Amino acid sequence: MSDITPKTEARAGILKAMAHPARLFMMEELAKGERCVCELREMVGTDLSTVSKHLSVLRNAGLVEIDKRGPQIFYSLTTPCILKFVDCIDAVVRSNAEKQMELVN
Amino acid sequence: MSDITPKTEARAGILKAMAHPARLFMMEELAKGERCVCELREMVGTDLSTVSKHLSVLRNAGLVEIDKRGPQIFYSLTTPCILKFVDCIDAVVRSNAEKQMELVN
DNA sequence: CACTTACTTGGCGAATTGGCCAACTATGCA
DNA sequence: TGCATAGTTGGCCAATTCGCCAAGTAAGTG
Repeated sequence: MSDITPKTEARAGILKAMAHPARLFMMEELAKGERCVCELREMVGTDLSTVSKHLSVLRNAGLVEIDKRGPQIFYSLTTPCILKFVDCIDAVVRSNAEKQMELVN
Repeated sequence: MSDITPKTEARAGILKAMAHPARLFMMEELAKGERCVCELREMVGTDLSTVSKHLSVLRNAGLVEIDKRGPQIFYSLTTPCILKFVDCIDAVVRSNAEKQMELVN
């Protein structure tokens, strides 16, 4: 017995897809414009196969889409507003950092 | 070598804390007002210890805070704006659902 | 004090995740 | 055709996550 709705589960699924440093970084980068996998690999610094798998997680979540052009595959955000809430997340991050400072002093 | 900043890692950490159906549900519920653990347990429907651990994940992320009153512990959101982006997440959820429909038809 | 209610913590097993390597597909070029 | 570049997929292993049960703490009540 649980009040958790399918809608909340779906939302959590989207969050889960974003909740990895490399994936969130790539989304932040894609917010600036489309990038091919090799560019992202360069910035993320892990194996190409790892980057590819992260991108397919984002794609399965419906957060990014692809455009094949020649030998390259360009990724872009489907829903750029998804990064708007970063401001509020940063408020939490800042507040956490301040609490840490208090502990130090 | 990686361009991923500590800031992005911190953001991803916050997202990770939210990225579980039970935890997101509890945050949505706390957005309506403070709740004690036993109320949340009732709604989530898992073991009390499981709920308690989920809440401590949210607390470690700085997303909720507690107020002990008598034998009960009331949880509330530290940063209610954190749920504002749900609108955009829902846009993704809706879009995904539409794609599913297309496949069915 | 004993006892109940409210909650947290430790520990354990099952399941998932994340990284790499190796192998594969696909496109473009000589 | 053969070869290089770009990317995906499968497999494996280490690490993490999630749920439950059991045991512990903390506050209120008789």
